[in-house]
Amino acid sequence: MPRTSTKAEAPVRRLAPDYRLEDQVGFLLRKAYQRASSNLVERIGSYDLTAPQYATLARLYERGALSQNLLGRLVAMEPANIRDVVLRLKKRRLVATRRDPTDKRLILIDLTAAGTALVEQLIPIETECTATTLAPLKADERGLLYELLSRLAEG
Amino acid sequence: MPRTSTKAEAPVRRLAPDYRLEDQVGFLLRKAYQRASSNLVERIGSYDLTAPQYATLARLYERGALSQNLLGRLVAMEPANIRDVVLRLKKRRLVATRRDPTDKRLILIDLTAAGTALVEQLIPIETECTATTLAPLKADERGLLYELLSRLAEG
DNA sequence: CCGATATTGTTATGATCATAACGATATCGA
DNA sequence: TCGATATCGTTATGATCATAACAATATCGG
Repeated sequence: MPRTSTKAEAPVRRLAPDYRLEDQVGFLLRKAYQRASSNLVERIGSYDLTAPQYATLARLYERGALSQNLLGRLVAMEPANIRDVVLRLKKRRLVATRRDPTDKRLILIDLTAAGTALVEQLIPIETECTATTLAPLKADERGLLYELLSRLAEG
Repeated sequence: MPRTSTKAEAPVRRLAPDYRLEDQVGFLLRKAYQRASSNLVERIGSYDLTAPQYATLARLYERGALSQNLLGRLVAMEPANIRDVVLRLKKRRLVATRRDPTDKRLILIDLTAAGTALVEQLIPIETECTATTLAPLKADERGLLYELLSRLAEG
């Protein structure tokens, strides 16, 4: 008997023959996010903004000045990551930073006039982009998706 | 009239006063994926595997040897990205590569015996992890979420 | 046959992402 | 008051991610 198969490999006995990657929510969520992010970049990419950068600007627009740390939590970014994003936005003069006078640990971030104007220009585009992403869903399904995703995100 | 406000800032007139970041699917999807990914790393992180790395191994387990490019498409990764993942897995001897004899452009990737054994060890853990991620949802809501996410991902 | 076209893998660049370790500052409780 | 504890921002490391440009190989049409 030859040590290596000649014509056909011996059939491999698999312990999990019916496992499917598609059954894992994480994989589906990753693909869906890729699609949403891609849709956004297609439309606002010409402004040289990424999805996380837009989220950061939008959050500042909603809430006004925030400490860097709180801002990070409100856009779901770790301290190390929000720092880099803020640095890039600051370099482009879309946000400005100042020290909190009462708590010397904090750095307060706020939109500049240019940043505010840009957000107001982008909001309708982003809303349109969300509609594009949701296009495969019927109206009643969209609200349901929000409900389900919100609960998943909270945990 | 002073050029700078003294006591209170003049109320800023916002063009989109009721805009909410939470209404954008992309943002919700990103947060939900963060949660799912975090759940996975909590459980398989001790194996020094990330979610994309696990997905790559799992896909190879499902389909057998694949070209690097096709493998990338099947796990939703760009050619440049799947390359790096394969390199890391190869360095750990979880996958092996060989050239396709008929098409000299292709690199065929396959699980090693160690890689196969690892996947079979991880599959039940991953399945359990998916259950954890889906815990906030009732049974009938889970199937619905899959349906909606699949349609979103396809576009 | 053979040149235009397409596909595969690589390289480079820049932007997330998560984690751990660290100094500086605040806060809380004994 | 003062020391333990917590929070904030920084630094470093390593792993995704997307995009563009490129060489090598296949494929297709005339």
